[in-house]
Amino acid sequence: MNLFRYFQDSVAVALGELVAEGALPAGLDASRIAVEPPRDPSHGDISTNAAMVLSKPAGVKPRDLADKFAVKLRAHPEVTGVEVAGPGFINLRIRDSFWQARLADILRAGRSYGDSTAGGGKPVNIEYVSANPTGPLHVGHGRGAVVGDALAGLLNKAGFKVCREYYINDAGAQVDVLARSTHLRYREALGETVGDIPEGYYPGEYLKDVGRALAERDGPKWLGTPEAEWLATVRQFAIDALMIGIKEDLGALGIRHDLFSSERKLVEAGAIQAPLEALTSAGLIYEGVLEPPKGKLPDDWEPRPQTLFKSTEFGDDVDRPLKKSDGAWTYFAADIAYHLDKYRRGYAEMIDVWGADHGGYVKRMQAAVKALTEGKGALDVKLCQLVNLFDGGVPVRMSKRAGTFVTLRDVVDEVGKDVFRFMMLIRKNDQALDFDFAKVTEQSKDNPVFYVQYAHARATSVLRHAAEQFPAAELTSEALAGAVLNRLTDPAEISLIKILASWPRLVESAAEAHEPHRIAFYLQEVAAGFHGLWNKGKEDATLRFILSDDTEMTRARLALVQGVAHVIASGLIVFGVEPVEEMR
RNA sequence: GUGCCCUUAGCUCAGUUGGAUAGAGCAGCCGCCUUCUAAGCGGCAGGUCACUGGUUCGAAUCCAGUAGGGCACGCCA
Repeated sequence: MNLFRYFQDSVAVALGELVAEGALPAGLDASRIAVEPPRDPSHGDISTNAAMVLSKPAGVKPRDLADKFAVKLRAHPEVTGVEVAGPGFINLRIRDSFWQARLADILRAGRSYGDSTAGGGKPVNIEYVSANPTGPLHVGHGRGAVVGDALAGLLNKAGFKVCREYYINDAGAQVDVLARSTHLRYREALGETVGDIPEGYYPGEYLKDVGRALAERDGPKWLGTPEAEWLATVRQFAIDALMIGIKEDLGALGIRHDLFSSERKLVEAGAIQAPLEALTSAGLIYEGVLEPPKGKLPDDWEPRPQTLFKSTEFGDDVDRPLKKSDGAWTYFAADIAYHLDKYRRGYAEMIDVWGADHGGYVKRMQAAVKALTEGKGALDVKLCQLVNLFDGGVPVRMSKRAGTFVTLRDVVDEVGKDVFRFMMLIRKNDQALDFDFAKVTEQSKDNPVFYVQYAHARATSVLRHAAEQFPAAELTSEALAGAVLNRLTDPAEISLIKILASWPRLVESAAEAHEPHRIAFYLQEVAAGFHGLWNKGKEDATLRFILSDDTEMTRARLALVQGVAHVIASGLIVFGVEPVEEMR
């Protein structure tokens, strides 16, 4: 239950009554009415701008209108107080029993609390990672992987039907380079001395294994033969081998895509033709010559006629080429076909997670999606900024050449998948992120992963202790839902329940905004509320969760503790992070 | 030169899609452990939301411009 929706309905009912009574004209636009928590909790539990939004079209002063609403809302059974404040805000105070009932909701729902039907089962495609199969994943890929995966988890919780997809760029020049580099290592594996890896080849050590595996499978078959004979075979062999490695790296992070789509297969199946024809008949493709780029001119720039897509008609800055000068399709052309393919598979809503260095590519891709789907398809692109690695405050310098390149796997093996995942979600995706090996493994409040995990562990620990002390009491989540929850009256207890009860709304708004990081901040808020409450028991023994002489109160408090554990677990699960029961 | 992103407390960052007196954490200062895990908690102090205009009941948020930082800029992906 999103309780703000619940009260939004109450406001709508009040509006209807006022209209029926002739106090307000009919046909007012209610869409801008917001029902939300006030920024300042001292203003109440629920706040609405209804009077201010309706004031002008209704021709009534906002404060006067608010007073009319206040009369109606005061009659609401859950409302204990209504105040009109400031320019015309209507603030509601909700009775404790309402919040206590929400805690019971949480206990009955367990970790699925916050599951929403807001998405209505609508299919959403999230394409993330999609790293070129030319080497192991690095930390930047890891951020995109986690952001994409958490977003998928979030949308899934919000009621969308999510497809997690990986686009394999296995066509194009870079995989030919991969094939040649692998062939070199293959020759090396068969006893040749290759010396330094020449320019234009991938130097990575990881290709030695691939070359050796190829030598084991095919023997000397590809020695001394012209490139044209072995290129395709070696290429596919290397791509397959590297994709296995990439999937292992992702697996270590707990990420499994539903679908891997191959660019090469798409191109070979002739999928590029259809969208191009559609664009051509729409008059969006032409042969033309682009203006030279302003500013620094590339050395070899010369005007050339090209096949161009009129992306400027859809908000792009310049039209974009679809064919290279040798007649081959550009990556963009294949990507157009790929996005149309996703759309045809039923995904009108698409999300791509890219590195920030692809920022210049967003507009043209969105232009293409708009053009090909007649505006019915929507593409959102989440750009992930850099991850800066530190160790104890000292930047970790990375150089492929010096062999100090840090792979995603290195980091995950060092700090664990849960720490890595949480840390990747602690910043907005378009914000650069510092990752300090020393800090993220530290067990202190400075470390948000620890802080949140500890709250969950502490909650489950309290429940364990209680089970020992009250062997006869029914302490399952379902049983605690039936505890005498109106004994929870301490302001700190009620305020913690209010935080927990805002989880469904947070899920919906974070999902709508495609912003999983909001969950990280929310979980820290829950953890802080819980740690604070726990500590009150230190100062005032009557506020402890476990009171050996009062089973009824203990059960009510344990209900709250269990609720905290459920909500934290629910959030961590969206992130793909395991809620721990004990800190080790 | 153009486009996109960013600029909020000493530092790192949130800011619920335009709401009320702009919030956390760290660092600083002051307190709190014979106790359910102190691996923690409470309090104080800290602000020209880069700057200038505009839009309106109301702007950190939207628009225009200025300054600074990052990324990208035909046949790479």
